[in-house]
Amino acid sequence: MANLSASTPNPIDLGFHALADATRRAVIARLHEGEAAATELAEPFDMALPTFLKHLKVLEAGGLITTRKEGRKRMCRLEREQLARLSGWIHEYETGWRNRLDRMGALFEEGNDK
Amino acid sequence: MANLSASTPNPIDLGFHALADATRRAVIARLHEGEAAATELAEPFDMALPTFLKHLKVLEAGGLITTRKEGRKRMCRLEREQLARLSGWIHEYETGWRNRLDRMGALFEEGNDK
DNA sequence: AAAATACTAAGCCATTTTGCTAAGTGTATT
DNA sequence: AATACACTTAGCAAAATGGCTTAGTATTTT
Repeated sequence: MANLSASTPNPIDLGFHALADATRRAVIARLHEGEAAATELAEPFDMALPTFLKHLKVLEAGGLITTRKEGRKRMCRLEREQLARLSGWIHEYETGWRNRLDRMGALFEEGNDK
Repeated sequence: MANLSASTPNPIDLGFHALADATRRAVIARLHEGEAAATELAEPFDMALPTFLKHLKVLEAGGLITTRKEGRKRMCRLEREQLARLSGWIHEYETGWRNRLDRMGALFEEGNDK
């Protein structure tokens, strides 16, 4: 029978993987307050800088942050769209409602009357 | 400075880790339809049974499913509370709104993470 | 120009994860 | 009683993860 699981990791895999670590979640919490440079983000953590920067790369691979170079700094910002995509995936199964059409209907109505 | 990241994996780590795999997410989608036995769940996947059962263990460790023995079958059911906890964590950072009262309310209800 | 800052790259190591197979246990079914 | 079914345990191996160090490069700052 067909293998339903993808062989290569997709954006959802990478996104949830990025969230599966307390250090990385703390970075997300920090970036909620606004952009920050890599070293600035690293400061609260008791780990070597290259180690920490790997965490940032995991977050970036997971689409949870984007980064850009600004002089010698690497600025990081939160990607809320990916957070929405991930919590959206969960939300699909979070309640006992199992009728997809019901859900879409509910979303439709909500969008309409407000 | 104090190391903010926990050394031992906590329920949130384990929960997100469990979600970071397409096979396991497919199991969750299937369990959304109702309880099922392990072998029944394994059927669509092109992998050895012991391998698949490890995925179930990861889901269980992540609090996303609970299982019980029923005769020779191991029945599995979805744990929606944990799904809610995880999507709740994300939701905290998903929007630009940073309402502290909302945040404190959420922390109060869920217990904390970091 | 020299020094300090902020990464960046490379490589090593231990542990965990994810797959396999082969063999064993407990529970129906025939 | 024998067989089939549904796991379960154990052990192996490749690959990924998360940590380290050491040694660069590029960009301010002094």
